[in-house]
Amino acid sequence: MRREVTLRDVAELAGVSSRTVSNVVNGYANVTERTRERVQRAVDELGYRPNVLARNLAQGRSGQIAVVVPYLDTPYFSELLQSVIRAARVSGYNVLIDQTDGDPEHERAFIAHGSRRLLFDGVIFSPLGLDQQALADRDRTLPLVILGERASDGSFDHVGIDDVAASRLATEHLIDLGRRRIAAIGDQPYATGEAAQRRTRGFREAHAARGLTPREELIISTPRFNRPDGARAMEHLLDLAEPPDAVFCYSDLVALGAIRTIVSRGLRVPEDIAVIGYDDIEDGRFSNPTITTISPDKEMIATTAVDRLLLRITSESPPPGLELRAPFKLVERESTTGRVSPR
Amino acid sequence: MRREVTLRDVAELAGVSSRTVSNVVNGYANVTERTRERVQRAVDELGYRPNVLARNLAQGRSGQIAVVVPYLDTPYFSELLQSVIRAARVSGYNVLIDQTDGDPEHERAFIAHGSRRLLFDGVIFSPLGLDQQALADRDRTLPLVILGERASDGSFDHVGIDDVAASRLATEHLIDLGRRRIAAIGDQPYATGEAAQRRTRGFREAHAARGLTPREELIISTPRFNRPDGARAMEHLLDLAEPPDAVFCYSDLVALGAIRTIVSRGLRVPEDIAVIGYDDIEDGRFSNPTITTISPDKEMIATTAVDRLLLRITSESPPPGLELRAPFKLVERESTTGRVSPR
DNA sequence: CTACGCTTTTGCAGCGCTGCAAAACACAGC
DNA sequence: GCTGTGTTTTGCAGCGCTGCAAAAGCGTAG
Repeated sequence: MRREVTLRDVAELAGVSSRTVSNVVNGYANVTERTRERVQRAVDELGYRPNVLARNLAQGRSGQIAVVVPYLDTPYFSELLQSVIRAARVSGYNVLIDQTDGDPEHERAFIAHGSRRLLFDGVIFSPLGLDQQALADRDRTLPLVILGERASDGSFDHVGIDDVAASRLATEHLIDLGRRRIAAIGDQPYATGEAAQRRTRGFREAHAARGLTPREELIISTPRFNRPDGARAMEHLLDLAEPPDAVFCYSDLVALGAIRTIVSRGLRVPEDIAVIGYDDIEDGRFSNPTITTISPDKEMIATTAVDRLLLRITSESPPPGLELRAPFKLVERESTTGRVSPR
Repeated sequence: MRREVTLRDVAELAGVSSRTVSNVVNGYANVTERTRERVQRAVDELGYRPNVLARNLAQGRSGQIAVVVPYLDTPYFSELLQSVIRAARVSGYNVLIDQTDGDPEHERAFIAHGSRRLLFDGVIFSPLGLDQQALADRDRTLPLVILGERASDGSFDHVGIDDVAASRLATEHLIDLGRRRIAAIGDQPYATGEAAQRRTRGFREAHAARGLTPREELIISTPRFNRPDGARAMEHLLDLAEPPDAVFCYSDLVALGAIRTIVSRGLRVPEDIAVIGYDDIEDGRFSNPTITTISPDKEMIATTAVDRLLLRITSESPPPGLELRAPFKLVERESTTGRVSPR
């Protein structure tokens, strides 16, 4: 394999210094048109391509951002990632992906001072079990944007929707349909993450706002927000003496699992039990029945996260850590209204 | 921000040369226990972390592999990616992800000689529209493993299941259930990729093997293998004078879309129309009904792809390009048998 | 003609590590 | 004590680029 073409080779051919070639390649301002043309010709003739590794070392940055999610195969995350990758590419950044399987140790390692530092210039992080201690111990020189779980302590940005308000909206929707025995699937009272608790709070607030009291035995905890957990929780609910007539699921996957259980027991959604989900993943638009859900603006979450992270990376003094709220809306589909709805 | 600790700093403290520190850090053999200990102590005391960028430049490799998929939010790919990331991490490689949106130009750019070369040491590529020309023009110094579409020309490895045999098995399953008007959704007769054609071939072979002739008007082409395409194709089929009594869908997503259409027209699956899918994604294990499907061994596909790629990266002379076949099996669920089946 | 300020180009050091080959050391045998 | 062999350590160059500061060029004013 013959040696790669370097800046020096181009410089020699063009009869200028290698620094000038660098200036041309990087589009710096102060280069005369004549020089630029001459260099460009040499670049083209030799087929020169900058060596990214060398540039990285010289600049002390990698041009990469890492995105860390618990599970890559969760549709919510893969849909989000898709937008993150697009947004990053627009700014010339590559995206390195890692999944933690929700393992707190792994999560902690990722933002601690680590050997992988410098491999990425910043991190967009969607933690599950990250506790305050891990956040406090983290590498503070590493630009960080957190999605979902943790409120900002001022040293990083947090992007997400207002979970309490969204959950309240979802629950009120069920109440307003006339349902009175409403279950909630997905609480995690002992988790270090906060998203589940915020949803439960919204669930309670909705009841309070309508002068109702939620039944505690209908609030079901699950380890994760996936289909099997939703299916299991629903089985438990159906085995109660007085099963619910509606369920607020903390993710669409949970809703899909719950619906599966309901249907396989010969009950109907929404006639017997209305179900509402959270996330608005594509599955819910094609399932039987289609799922009413809270739809966060994922595109905005992704672009906001990337923009803030790049700002953090490029700015001299670290900008203040912000709480950034993306909009969300309630999308009514068959699983609560029974009406066939447009996708 | 204070300067990072370098090899030289450690060397100074330990009273050895920086090269020796490097040897210790990298676990080379010929270092006496005494020296190793002394150096290790210095490393710990200073909290030294190797600078990945510098190492990359010196070694001329990045320790990263790129995985290129058409759509990240397609469950088949995200499930596969999950396994690829795990397998790569075991060998100390990071995974850079890119999605092409199926754009042939983007796909071509990725394997052509490019400025991003050196950012990754090899590529695992799942192309959609890559043609022979693009493959021929590619950067041949870039280790490459292709998933799915393209058979190997000997200069790269190809990992996948036997699509013809799998499709034949799927179709025979429908025939053996007594169905005679069997449709196929997902053909792409003019695509540059080969997967769709191979599935259609298996579909035809199954008919031939049973002494039947497939009805051409029941073989439906779709631009992609997703839910909306499946739903649309099914609408077309139901509008025919003689609709099918079974459908072989070229992906589970297509099957989900098709089932959605069937159910929303008031028909039943499988009583009126049996549906079989392809890929065995989690959605199909929780949908209503659950989906009978061809289940490729994704874990094996992922680990095989990573192993072969790393072999290609590390070996002196390029190994021969192989055709590697992963096993698959037929998983019977409700959408064809009507029986409630274990997950 | 010289001085001055501005634009363009250059030279060099150095980012922090590893490859290579030579040097130093250790030990055994004569 | 000296030689030879094998092990351990070292020094240096260099990966290919960019930051920095100095040098060169260039035009205008005095």
